[in-house]
Amino acid sequence: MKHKAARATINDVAKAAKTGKTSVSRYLNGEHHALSPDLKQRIEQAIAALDYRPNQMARGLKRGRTRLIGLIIADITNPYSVDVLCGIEAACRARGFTLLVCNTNNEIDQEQHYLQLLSSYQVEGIVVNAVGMREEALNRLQQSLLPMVLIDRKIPDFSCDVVGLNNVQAANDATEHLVKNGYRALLFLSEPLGLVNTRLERLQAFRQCCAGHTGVLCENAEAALSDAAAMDRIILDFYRRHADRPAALLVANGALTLQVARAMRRLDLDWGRKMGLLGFDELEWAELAGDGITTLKQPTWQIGYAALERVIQRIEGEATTIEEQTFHGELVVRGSTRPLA
Amino acid sequence: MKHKAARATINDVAKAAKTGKTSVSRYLNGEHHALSPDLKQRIEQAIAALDYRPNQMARGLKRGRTRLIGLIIADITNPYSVDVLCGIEAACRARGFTLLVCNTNNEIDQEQHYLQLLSSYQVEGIVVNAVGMREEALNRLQQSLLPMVLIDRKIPDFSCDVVGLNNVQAANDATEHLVKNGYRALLFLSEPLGLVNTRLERLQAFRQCCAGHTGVLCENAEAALSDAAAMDRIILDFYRRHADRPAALLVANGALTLQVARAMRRLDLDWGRKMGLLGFDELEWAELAGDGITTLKQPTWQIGYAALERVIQRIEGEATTIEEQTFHGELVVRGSTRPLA
DNA sequence: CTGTTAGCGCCTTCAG
DNA sequence: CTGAAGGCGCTAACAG
Repeated sequence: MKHKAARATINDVAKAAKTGKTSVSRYLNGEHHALSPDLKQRIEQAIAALDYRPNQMARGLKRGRTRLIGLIIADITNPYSVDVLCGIEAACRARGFTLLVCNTNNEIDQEQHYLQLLSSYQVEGIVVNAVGMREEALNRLQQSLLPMVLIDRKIPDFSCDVVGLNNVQAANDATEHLVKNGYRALLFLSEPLGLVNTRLERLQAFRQCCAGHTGVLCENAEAALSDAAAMDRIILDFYRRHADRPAALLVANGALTLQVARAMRRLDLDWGRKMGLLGFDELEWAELAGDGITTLKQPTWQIGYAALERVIQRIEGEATTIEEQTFHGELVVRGSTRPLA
Repeated sequence: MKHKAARATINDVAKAAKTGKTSVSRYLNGEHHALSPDLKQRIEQAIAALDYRPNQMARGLKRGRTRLIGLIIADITNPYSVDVLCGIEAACRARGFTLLVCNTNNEIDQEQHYLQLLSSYQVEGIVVNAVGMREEALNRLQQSLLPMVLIDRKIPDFSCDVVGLNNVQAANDATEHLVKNGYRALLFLSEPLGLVNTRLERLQAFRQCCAGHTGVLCENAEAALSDAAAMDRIILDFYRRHADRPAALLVANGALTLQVARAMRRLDLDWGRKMGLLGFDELEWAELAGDGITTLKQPTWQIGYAALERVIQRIEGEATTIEEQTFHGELVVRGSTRPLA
């Protein structure tokens, strides 16, 4: 049996209420002041009786506004992205929008595909959660004429609103913490820097902070998430070269922290005992790994919420200038950066 | 400046190609056999020049099929759910559907709301990922007349296709593993059983398996995710009462395993050393916590994929009988259930 | 206060 | 092979 469903239309309701569809439409749109109590009553009943619900497609077609917002996520597997999503969703709910979520799975072509898809569904705006996104993919976004807000990362040569972390403050706090607790050799570990502004900003703040302290050695290295061998090499090498002083790792994001922790496991370099470890992004399991891993927690939910509000501003035409909005991160101290003697 | 966008319509294309919109429509729908090469060429160019893309709203309105599928998730924060989502998404892509994701955040009212929303957007089918969903919420689903498939959990007194884990096999494998490795007092720990079939089935298989072994003590307990104090009490009590023999915990799902691990931390009951621990659902950090946590991994992606295929069958009218489709789980052995002397 | 009418962008007969 | 006309469900003038 095929599902025919044959849902009731505004016409059915009008007929059942013995009136025209205009009045029904008025009722639906809250123009109650223009309806007699009697008519209102009849319409109400008809709607209930037929279990009628307006067809949003038709509505959107007519009004030219769908109240749909698209979200493009590079990797929905990333807890950071999920938290952001929750914030966006809450904002959508509060503002009467519906969210269309698209996960590109970090496949470059998917993004283009989804962009077209979203626009063909007449979304009114788009949020791009660029965390984990490849650069090539990001660059293709520029074509879109829709109101758009980026999360976390900027696109070189493309002005667009961005909502993200205050990288300078965050990297500074993290570095200061390590120095304060006695670490004297620091390695900033990130995925390949490329032109990714978040990585660059964090690295620069890290260096600047180091420069302010004498006797602290600073280095940085790049490692791909999937290259376990390289990771082992980098970490072990760093550890050996600084056997004479307390060494610590500052890892640029949560996904990488997971891999780094695995590597340290393999190398038998217990965090907090043989080497310090501090990672950007909070991890739900942070307290369970060894004596805990110190993290720099981002206000992810707020970031998502703010991003959506910004898109809406653009949709409403209230946003005139391109803006970058940043939030403060918070250090969550655990065993992996315990103070040294 | 308001975004007007004023996207090109089929009319614009027709005009630009010096033809009627019928031909353009034909072109769009792949009826190439009915178009002269010359006309085809012109249309192609016009489309490219105007960057035209058909309005899916209008299309859906006309044809009565939107190629939209709704997904209702109770808690998108749950990694299990995210993996399932990925499977569903892949299937959507493969079959030409678009996914509308709704996260109810485990708020009971949200579900009703989203159900209405989805149906007003004329989705052709719905997948409900019931993992973590409250019972009250599930029961309200029954009203929907749309093709619907449940994931993980059945609804009492409501026949509906279900895709999930083979709970009996899984619970059996897990229990056998614990017994084989020398544990002689087992506690099956779940959230309140209620009428949740997954919990009940797992528990029953656990008991049955225990019954097949002499000298193995079996118990079960229920604990809410958020009640840390109760959790501590239950675990500590169990541990003390069986100080004389190797004891182990079998935890019914991943979210609970996280809380249990925290509790064991608090109580200083190292898993794998003082007490065994085995949890349903794979965890990305499982190997990093202590000497690792043994898990029973579900083929989540496949479950999602299969669920979507089933919805499509229903949409196409190919599904006649109500069916339950189950997948096998796989034991991933780690340090928390190490063999005892 | 209420109903009639004309499309929104597209697909689908039905005639050329 | 091609185009004109009608209508999907709804809203927004415009008349009563």
